[in-house]
Amino acid sequence: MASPTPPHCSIASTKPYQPPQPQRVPVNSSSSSSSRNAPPRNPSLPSLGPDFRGKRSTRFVSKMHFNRPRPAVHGGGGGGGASAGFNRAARHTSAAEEALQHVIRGRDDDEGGLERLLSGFERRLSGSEDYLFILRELGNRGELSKALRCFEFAVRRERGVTEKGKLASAAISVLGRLGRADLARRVFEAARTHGYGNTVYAFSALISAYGRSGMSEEAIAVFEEMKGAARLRPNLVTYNAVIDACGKGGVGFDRAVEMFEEMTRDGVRPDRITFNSLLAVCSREGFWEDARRMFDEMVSRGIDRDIFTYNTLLDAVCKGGQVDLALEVMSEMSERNVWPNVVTYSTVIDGYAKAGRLEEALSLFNEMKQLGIRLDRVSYNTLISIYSRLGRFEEALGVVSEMEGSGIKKDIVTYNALLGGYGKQGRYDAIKYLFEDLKAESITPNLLTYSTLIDVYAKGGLYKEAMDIFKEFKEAGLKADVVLYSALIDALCKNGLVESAVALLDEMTREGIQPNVVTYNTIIDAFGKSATFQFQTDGSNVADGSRVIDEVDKEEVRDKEETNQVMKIFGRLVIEKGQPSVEDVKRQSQELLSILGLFHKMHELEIKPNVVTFSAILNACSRCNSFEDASTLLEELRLFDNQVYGVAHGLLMGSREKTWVQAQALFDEVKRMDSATASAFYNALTDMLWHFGQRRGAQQVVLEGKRRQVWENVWCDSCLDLHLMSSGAAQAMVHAWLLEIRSIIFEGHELPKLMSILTGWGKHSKVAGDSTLRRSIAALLEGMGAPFHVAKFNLGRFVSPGSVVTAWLRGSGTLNVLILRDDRTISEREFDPRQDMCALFPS
DNA sequence: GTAGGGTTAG
Repeated sequence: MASPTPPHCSIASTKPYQPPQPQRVPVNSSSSSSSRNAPPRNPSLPSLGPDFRGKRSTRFVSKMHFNRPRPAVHGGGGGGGASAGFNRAARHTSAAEEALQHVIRGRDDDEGGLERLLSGFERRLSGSEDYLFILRELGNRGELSKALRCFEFAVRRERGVTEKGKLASAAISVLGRLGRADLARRVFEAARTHGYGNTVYAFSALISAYGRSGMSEEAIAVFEEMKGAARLRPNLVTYNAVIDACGKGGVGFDRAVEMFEEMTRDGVRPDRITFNSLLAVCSREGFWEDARRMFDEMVSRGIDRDIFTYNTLLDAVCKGGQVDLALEVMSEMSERNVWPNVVTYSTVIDGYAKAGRLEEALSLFNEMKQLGIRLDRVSYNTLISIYSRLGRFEEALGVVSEMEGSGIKKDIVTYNALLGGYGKQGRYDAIKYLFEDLKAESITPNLLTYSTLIDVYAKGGLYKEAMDIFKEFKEAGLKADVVLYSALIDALCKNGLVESAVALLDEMTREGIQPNVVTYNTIIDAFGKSATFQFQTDGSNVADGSRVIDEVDKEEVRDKEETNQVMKIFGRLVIEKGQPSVEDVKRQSQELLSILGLFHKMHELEIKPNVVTFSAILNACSRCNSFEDASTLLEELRLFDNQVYGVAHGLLMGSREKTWVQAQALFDEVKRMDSATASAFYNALTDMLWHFGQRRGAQQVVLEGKRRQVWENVWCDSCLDLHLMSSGAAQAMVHAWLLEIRSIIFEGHELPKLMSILTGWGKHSKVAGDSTLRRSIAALLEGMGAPFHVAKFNLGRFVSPGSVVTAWLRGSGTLNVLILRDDRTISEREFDPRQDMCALFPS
């Protein structure tokens, strides 16, 4: 039975389960007078649709820049000229700077030391400005406990309520910057109890503190409390803080816009920082077009754009995958005398790196160096990460030395980048060394370190190691997040334990950790892969395995239930590694039910699918044993996205002519993706068609992909490079290439001496060394009687002399072998895409 | 009260 067709049928339209979205751009929303220069409003702003426009990153508070020194507000150095008295710009005395130096040198654990020190300076220090200076500087240096003690000392000796209030706001702000919203709250409460905390400043500082910790709900609650119980009127800074908090906490664009509208109603005029924060919200959500409109709105309102504006806009543009546009923005800012700085460059460089354009990223580094912009901690780490990802470890380590030479010590980000790089290359020796080294340097591994290691070990099949790391992670008292769980789930999936993966998904949900689209995509993509492995419920015949089980049992007594679940599942994985399966078919139908349940959960939780979801569903179809199962999965695809469904279903049913217009529109959308994402989609679609006998259709898709440069440099007269293609895509491509070569011959040209077909040997495969592609191409060539054979010393290369290929292609039966046909073709007039396909295809 | 880096799916 066909379910009702949703009203919207284009890929850019709102998906069935999505609530209608309110207006997305705050401009023009309340009055028309302010919009005289505003760009014409586009009534069809891009929806928040899941598909190709939605952000691909799932991070909200991806980064918390705690402990980062704020830019100096007072000019010149802080060198306390002994006779200077007041530092005019800074409003603090030189005595304060002297005291600060002493406090910094003092030991952290010296009970009462700081208080004695400040007492000694007390007569020379001049009022709260000096204490504020010391407090803020301690904050800038990350001296949390000293800052707190300084605050307590100062607030005790201060008598004026206003002065005490200033100190409290500063302390709240400092604690917020250090990522301690909890302590900020305590200072805030104490200040209110003692009658000096009921100020707009204290409230604004606390809102900001929550914002920095990504706790936007708390920030909003404080904002409401301020207006309500505290009867205070938010000012510009308050509104800016709460808008910024909305963005940092990931409550989303709409909430930030609501705050903006409230601000306007309240008669508070937004300023540059308001817009900068709104831009940051766009950037985090990947709404680069909205960011651009916001930027234009600043222009029309006559609000200056500063380096923050440009850098945030650049970040939005890069996160939206428009790196080429980023370069335009960079030259525009220079024209307006806003000079790119180290943040500008690292933003754009990272954009290029994320788009896979690593060489261009590296050349931007050179440009930056030539401009005399010094690298800082972030840009060094970005550079190290790029070299690591490229596997260019010598250069990566060279940059590490350069960084240390310039006085910046390796931090956990440096190590994580290196661990990830070595991990991708399977360099477990280096990983082990690095992990010991970072501890020897007294650097504490964090959640990202553990996630990386677990992922690396699990992908490499080193389950014992993965388990040990997980144990250490639990012992460190860290809380798992969606990424770590997704890595664990992926490990299970990659080993065919889809049911266990689903169990772990439930487990994480019970733990209060929300799965995201990546988690779901992981499992969907694994559908049907379990055929290669099997559970062995009785592990007693595996000596090493029973030891692991014992360990797991001991854990059971003393550790939490959650840990146990994970350890149990992984314990089994250690034992069962690589047991071949017997009951594929039965398992698959069970799995199908699990996956269907998964789709329903996705709808329930309103998790937006993206293009990877679509590829995963298509890949799952390719692994279906029956056409019915595939059609069930495609039905789920239809509920997600009618356009993708329309194309996949149309081509599958053999309606090439009618479907092709729609397909072109779809491919235009896919073209906006980075090359890896785009090629994965083409690969998935082609594989599905190939698998179900639509070989001419598969070839049409593959040739379209080639035309659109989805796979770089696929073929020339002497060589066909298939190494980025899936098995179905590659096979369709072989046929197309040979036909092309054949026409060259029949035009009377001679072939090159040696003809090659490259498949690679599995280097690009997720499972190192897995050469499914090579095997399927070998079988294809043999099946069609093509004279290619495996090259000496290179397993991933098939070769044949040009003359031999010529002779074969001239053979009478060859053309017939080369031409592909579809199993199903439909008279285009009969074809109704909405009709249930099972009715059209009796199995 | 505002900007950039490290982890998960293909």
